[in-house]
Formats: sequence, structure tokens, C-alpha cells
Amino acid sequence: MVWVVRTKIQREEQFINGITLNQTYFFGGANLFYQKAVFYLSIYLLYYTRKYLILRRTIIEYSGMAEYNFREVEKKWQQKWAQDGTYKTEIKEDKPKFYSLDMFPYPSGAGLHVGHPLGYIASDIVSRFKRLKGFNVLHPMGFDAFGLPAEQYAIQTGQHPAITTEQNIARYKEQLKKIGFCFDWDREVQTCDPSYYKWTQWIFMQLFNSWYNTSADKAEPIESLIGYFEKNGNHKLTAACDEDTPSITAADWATYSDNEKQEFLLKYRLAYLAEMTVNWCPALGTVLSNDEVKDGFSERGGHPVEKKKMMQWMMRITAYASRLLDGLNTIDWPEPLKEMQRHWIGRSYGAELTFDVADHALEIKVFTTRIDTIYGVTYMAIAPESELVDMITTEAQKEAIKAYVEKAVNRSERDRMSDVKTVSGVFTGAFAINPFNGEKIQIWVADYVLAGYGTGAVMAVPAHDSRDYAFAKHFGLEIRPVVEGGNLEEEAFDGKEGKIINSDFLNGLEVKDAIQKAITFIEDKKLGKGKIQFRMRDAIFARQRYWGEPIPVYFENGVPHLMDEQELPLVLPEVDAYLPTEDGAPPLGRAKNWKTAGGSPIEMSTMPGWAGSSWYFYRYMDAQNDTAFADRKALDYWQDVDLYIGGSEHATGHLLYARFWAKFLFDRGFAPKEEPFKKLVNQGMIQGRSNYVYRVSGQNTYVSHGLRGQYDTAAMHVDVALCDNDMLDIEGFKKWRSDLANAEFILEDGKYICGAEVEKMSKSKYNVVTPDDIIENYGADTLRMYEMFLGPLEQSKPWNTNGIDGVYKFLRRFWRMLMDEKGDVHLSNAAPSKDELRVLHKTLKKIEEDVERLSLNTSVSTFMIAVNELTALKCNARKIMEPLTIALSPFAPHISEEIWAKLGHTSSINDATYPAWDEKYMVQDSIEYPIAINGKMRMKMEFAADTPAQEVEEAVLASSELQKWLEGKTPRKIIVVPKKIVNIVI
RNA sequence: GCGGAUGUGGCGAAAUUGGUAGACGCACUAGACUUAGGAUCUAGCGCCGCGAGGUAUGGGGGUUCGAGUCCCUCCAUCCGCACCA
Repeated sequence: MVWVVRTKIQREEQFINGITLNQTYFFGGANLFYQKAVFYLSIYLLYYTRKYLILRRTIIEYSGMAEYNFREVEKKWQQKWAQDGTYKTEIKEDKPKFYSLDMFPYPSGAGLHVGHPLGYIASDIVSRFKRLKGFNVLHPMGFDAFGLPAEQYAIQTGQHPAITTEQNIARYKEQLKKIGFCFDWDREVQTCDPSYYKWTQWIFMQLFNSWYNTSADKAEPIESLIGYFEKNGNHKLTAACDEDTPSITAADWATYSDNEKQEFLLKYRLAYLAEMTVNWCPALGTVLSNDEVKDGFSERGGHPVEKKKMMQWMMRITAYASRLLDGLNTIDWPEPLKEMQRHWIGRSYGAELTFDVADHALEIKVFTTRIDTIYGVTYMAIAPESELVDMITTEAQKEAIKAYVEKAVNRSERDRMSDVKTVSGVFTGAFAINPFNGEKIQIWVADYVLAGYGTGAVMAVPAHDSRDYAFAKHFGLEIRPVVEGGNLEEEAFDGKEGKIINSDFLNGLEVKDAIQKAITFIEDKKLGKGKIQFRMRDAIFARQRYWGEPIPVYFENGVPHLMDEQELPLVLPEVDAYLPTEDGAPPLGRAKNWKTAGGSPIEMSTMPGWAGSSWYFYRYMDAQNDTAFADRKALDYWQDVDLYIGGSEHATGHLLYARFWAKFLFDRGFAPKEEPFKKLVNQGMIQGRSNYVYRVSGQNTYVSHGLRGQYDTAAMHVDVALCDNDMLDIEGFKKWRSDLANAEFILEDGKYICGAEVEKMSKSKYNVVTPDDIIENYGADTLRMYEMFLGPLEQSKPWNTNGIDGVYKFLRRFWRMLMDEKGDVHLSNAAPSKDELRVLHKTLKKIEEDVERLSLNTSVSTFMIAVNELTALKCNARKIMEPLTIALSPFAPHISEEIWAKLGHTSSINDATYPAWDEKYMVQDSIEYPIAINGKMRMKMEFAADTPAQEVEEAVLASSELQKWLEGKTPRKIIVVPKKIVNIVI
């Protein structure tokens, strides 16, 4: 009776919450009467007594008394661990270090969902395991706390984002602590804490004060550059710098005013100010990223967005492009992730060469990877944004060009990308001269040419480039083959193998050789040079936002200067609203006295979200330090992250920027390793299920309502077939959503149309499942093991609790193997049997191997197998169960610690040693050979393990059972694989 | 279009080096103990077949004594990138 009441009440609660879909029905099954009775009983309890919660708690506790009481035990140990500082980490020179890191979360308002802990549990298991193996483990946690959602919320409510953030962090921490992670909370970091962002600002200052020496291939202090300028100007300087940097002499430099010098230096600094084209939304007062713009309007609010050139803070990440690419070969990361970064960086080898413009004193530079096809160039195309457009367009074409350019430029990047199939362009009226053959070719403006890549101009070779081909076909331009092969009637031939034809001195060469020869040619004739081009651009490092790190820079005469290091942290000022000022300045423009002591204005943009997360892994090494971002000793001891677990969505963001900053800090001698993350694993995403029901809303429009939340989402968004609408209780839904009591829901064939979709968990979709309920009902140990049992760590999977009972049962069975009804240990000290030892040792071995390769789903199975087998052996040997408990402790730390204590230990199981296993216990005396005939397993025969193959063969051939299968034929061949299998060919 | 990954029972999955396909768990079926059971225990459980047996790892082909695993080819799903010259 007791149990029944509990469970029915719970289900009833869910019913009241409106979650009727995807839950088991109330009426149905065999015992209808009984279920009904219980149902009404629970309704009674729910509505007519307010004591049901207390009752429920009592019932649960009562029912758990004879069994393992996870509620009590987990709470007890979590408190004790915190009290004893069990997870406090210090440098221990005599022990090898192991740094295991999780990607720290952004504390959103929805709280931690079941997807978050997936990776955390995995790294927690590894951390605990490594500790048992004698490593000194660093396993910290913190919060990526600056960001947009808190600020949006602040704009809506006027609540300071710091307050919301603090509340969210408190909730996250509470949830995390309930799962029993071995985090050292003394090392917690919060990126929005001034004591943390002081050092983010400090690193920015180092970047500002550095330039990239491309011949030394490392960043150097800006002073060395100034020294160089004083001696040589920038003559023969090899440095990463802005495209438009002019050549200067030492004399020029000497004549520069301080202001001019500062401006010139900006072209070399790794953090610099430059004019960039951005998506600017005047109504929102901020720059928007491409994905926030749709059809020229902001996605949020529908305000118009324009392209605008703006001064922006930038990071010269392109200086590190090659090293970021090459470094990938030295680290143990998932191949797909490396591939994504490689593609993002996008290195291509080619040549840059110059075409003269006919009748103008102008040149056009182009970048090409196929200079071998130079004789196949039949026109040239430049980007609509190019400055050249106005300079070269002839009078006759002016109008057409103007219209085209206007249209093209105002399209958002996204829009332009989604429309790649439409060929468009306009002839400028101008001509360029092919430097190889002096031929005059038309110059077109075409939007398939990107302003931001290469030089913003291309030499078009329709015969050997599919885009040029499509363009030439569309506008009737010449298609001239210069490489043998392909069928130009149908498509461009872009193969990189073949003989060059129609190409003067390149004729007869293979493509590869022709490229070499042509590059040598242009370098000799000073027409251009071989060049490596990257796809990656420098990163914008500013947002016109409030909730981010202030940039520690002030302006004098319009030139940026760093603030004094003593003034850090430059604390985020108070503002009266989290909106742009009336004249369009960022929110910091509202701050009173946002000036230096000398009255100079301070930068009003803040840093982007990725600033704080680009170095936090160093801060954990020495989180409390207020004289350095981390002490040298700590950096030298902990070095780098041994295992980093997190989602692949950060592939081209955080993971690239963090590598960039690590390389920079390494160059400047501040960090010990060039690559910060030795091994990285992407955990899969745990998806949620969203359920919807549709209602009529105006003419021909539907609105769908999330059944678990209050958010409307666009109709036509869901797959109706996925949803089992038999379970939908529309009256219950209406009661719950009283505002929809009179709404007209859409009926079809007597059923309401509803839908469900498996998708990412998010607050807006209202499909977030938190770990809290699971912990409440099954405990943290079960949650931990169940999340691992779900499948391979890397795989994405929808959340369901279908198998959770299996894990729960396993833990209770494990407990019962050791404990009697009173909860006391009942083990024997007698020597364990051979079979018992075999089970123990093979389990220890498998667990160790599985943890090392992060196959945690199979380790859970391994424990289950061990318990099944030991139960069958009626094992109650302490010498078996005690080591097994140690092995289990990384997975289920609470129950293991409790058992450990009950076994009489006074120190924590965390300080135990992982038991050594020995193959000698695993060898089996006899082996049951599967006997296969023509590769199909037909029978089995048992042999002593050391039986020679010859004897096995003879015995098998002699066996009477084999005769049935031979059907009188003689075996043609017999293969004996010792200790594995026998295969007979007939 | 390009790049990457993945396809195995009713479901989540396992098979680490080419060697008994489906471990482990869920669900399901039958039984035991029970006032009761969503507790516990026992047994069964890929599909077809009463059975002997046949058949089966997305489809087709190949290598091999032997293929989920290696090779070729096609298909499907997911993810990333997407006019990068």
C-alpha cells in the first residue's frame, strides 16, 4: 500500500502540471478498478489535505528503511566531503598531475538540465579513477557568466544582470553539488567577477602591447618593433599587419608625432582598432552577427539592419593561422573537430598577381590557386563592395552598376549565401590586361565574388572553375580550355590533373608543374608572388553591450592608450539602463564619469563573450592569486589540460580562441605550453522532447502551444505523426492554461492535432528536464551511472528514463550483497574461491581499460555482470567485495563511501588505491571451443586450455557429433585458432 | 555542392586486434512468493518454423577457412561548412 500511494501521487502531480503526454495513462491495464481506486484516493490526498508532501516524504523514508537509503547517505557524505575538504587540491611535487576539465557552463535561467552533467559525470569518473591510481588530480568548475541572455533580461526588467547571474549561479551550484562531483570549489571562477576579469583585461593589455614577428614565428613585445622602426622603418620587416600598411623609413618614423606613431603601431598590434564592415542595427544600438539578421531586418524585433563601416577592436588571430593549423597534428582531439578547425582556418596555397586596368593608372590584384590556367582567363570579376567599382565604371554603365551594387551590398551575408544559385553581375565597361598575353578582358561586378576573401577580385577561368563557368554561360562569355580533359559542353573541368594547352610557354606541362613555373615567372617579372591565403579573418573583439568586460583603454586625441596596470580591474560601471544612449553610444556611455582621472574618455565597448573563456583553464591552477593570473609555480606544475570534455558546438569559437590565447601567452613566456588541451572529447547532446498542440489563430494560421510550457511557437514546426495524441487530455490542458479555456483547438478525425519533436533542450522550447527529479527519486549515484549507461559518451541521444530502473536495481543488489536487513555488513573473512577471484580480477581489468578509453557505458555493464556472477556464486567474501567497492567508487561515490565506512575504514574511499589485478586469476583451465563448419558455428567441444592445436584437430575430427554435419564428406581443410575457434571446411 | 560521422532485435546498446553477432539493461511472456505489487526471485525472449533447421548487422558486390569489422558501390539519417577563386 505504502508504495502505491507514493507513486500514484507523483503521477498525479505531473497530471496537475499539465504533463499528460508521454506519461502513462491512468485508466487502462488489467486492474482497472484498483487503479481507479488509487487514483481517486490520491486526488483526495492531493486536494483535501495539504499534508500530502509530508506524508509522501514519510512514506518514502519508511519504505527505504530496510533498503539502502540513498537520500540520507548522499546528503551525509556530501556534507562530510565538504567539511573535510576531501576534494581540496594542492600542488604535490611527488605525485604525477592530472588535469581534468569540463567546459564551464553559462548559468542560464532554466537551471542545469540532464544534458549538462553527461560530460561532467564522465570527467568526474576519470578524475576519481586517476586519484585512485595515484595521480594528483585538478578537477575544477566555474561559470562563464558574462553574456547576452542575462543582459536581455536586464533590459526587460531593469534588474541588474549581476543579480540574475548570481541567482542562476547559486542554483547551478546547488544542482551540481547534489550530483556529488569531486570539484575543488575553492578554485571556482566566475568570468564576471572583477577579481577574475582583472586578468582578462591584463591579457588584453599584453595583446595590445605585442606584435607578431613572422620570421621568428612568435609574438614579441611592441618595444622591439618600435626599436626596429627607429632603425629601419618597416623596411624588410616580417610582421603580421593590416593590409593597407604603407612602407616607411626610419626617417619617416622619426618625423611622426606621438599620435601618428600610435596610429601606425595599431597596424601591428595583436589587439588593434580598425575600420570594419559590420551589420549595424540602429534600433538595437549594436552590431549583429550574420545569423541575427534576416532579409535585412533584425531577427529580434524586426528592426532594419544596415552594413556599416565602424571602428572596432580586433584580435589579430590570423597571425597565428598557420600555427593553429599545424598544432592540430600534435593534439589528441576528435578528427571531425580538427577537420572543422582546419576548414575554418582554410589555408590555400596559390599566387597573387596584378592585372593593369586599361586606360587607367590602376591595378587589380587577384588571388588564385590555379595560376596554371592564366591563359584561360576570359574576364575578371570584382566584389560589389570593392572601391574599384566607382573608379573604373564607364559612363554608359554607371546606372546599371549603381543599381546592382546597391542591391547587392544591402543584402545580408546570409541572404547572399542562401541565394547562391542565381547568377548575377553587371559589366563595368572597363577592361583589364592579362599580364601573360596582353589580352584585354572585360571587368564585371559580380556578387559571387566576396569582398572579404583574398583581394576581393578574381581572374575568371570559365573552363576550369564551376562558378566562372556558370557565370560565363549565363552572360555568353568565352570559355577557353587550357587543360586537357572534361567536357566543356556540360560543365567546367576543375580536375587538377592533365596537360596544359593553349598556354604558350606552359604548354605540355602537368598542372602541378605549370603552377610552379608560372609562379616563378610572375616573381621574376615582378607581376606577383606565390602566396598562402587563409579563409579565417581577424576576430572582432568588441560588443556594444553592457554585460561584458570593459576594455581597459582610454582615448587621447582619438588614439587609444592602455590604462595603467595598477588601475585594473577596470570595474564595470553602474548605468541607469542597459540600452544604448540617445546618440547611439553603447550602454557604457550612460555611466557617469566614464573617464580617466585626467579626463580622457574610456572605451565604451565591452569584450565579447569568448574573452573570459579563452584562458579560464589557467586561472583554475591558482584561482585566488591577486598578483598574477596564476603563479608561475602552479603553471609549471599543472602545465596543460590532460582531458577536456565538452560539446562540439565550440569547435570554431571557444576552442580556437583558447588555443590562440594559449599560444600567445606561451610566446610571451607567460604560459608553459603552446597547446592548452592535450586530449579533448566531445560528449553528445542530450535532446529533449517537445510536445505541442495546435489551436486556430486567425485565418489559416495556427499557433502551437508547448504542453510543458507557456511559450507559443510557430506552427508547421512539428511532425504531427510523432505524437501520440491518444494521450492528450485537452480538458486538463485547458484547466492548466486557463487563458486558453476558450481557445479552439484543431480537431481532425476526432483527435486533436498535436506534435512532438526531439530537439535541443532549451528554456524557450520548454522541454528542459532537470536532474533534480531523478536525484529525488533515485539518487545521485543512480543518475550518474544511468547517464553513463545510456550509450557512448560521444553520441547524441534523446533523454528518456526507460532504463533507469535497471541501474537503480543494480545499486540495491550491490548493497544487499554486503548488508543484512539491519544495514550491517555481513561478509566473511574466508579466502575467496577461484571463481570469485576470477570475476574480481577480470572486472578490475575491464573497468580500468574502459575508463582509460572513456567507454563508460560498458563499464557500467561490467559492474552489472560482476554482481550477477558473484550473486550466482553466492559470494560474501570481504576480499572480493572490498576491492570491488573501490572500483565502483568513481561511478557511485556515495554508496561506495558508505560501504567503505561500514567496512570499518576511517579515511575516505577517495584516498584508497585502485586494486591491482593479475592475469593469473583470469586464466581458465578449460576452453569451450566453438566448432564452425564453413564458418557457421555448429557445435561446441571442451578442451584443456593447453591442448595443442594438433590434438584439438584430431579430437574434433573424431567426434561423433561432427559426422552429422559432414554428411559423409571429407573435410577439405581444418583451421584451429588456439583458444578461440575451430573451423572446418567441407 | 564540399567535408565528417552513423546505420546491428520492440527499445538503449555490446562485440577493443577479422574468430560463437545481439553482452548488459529496458520492455515483454510465463512462473514463484504474495491481501496486494510498478518489490523480490526463477525461466524465456532477433526473425521464420511444431521441429530439424533456415535466416539475420541499411542494399548490392568482393577479399578470406571465417566479415558487423577489410575493399568497391549504392541508399538513408545526422552534424558541420557552404560562391573561399
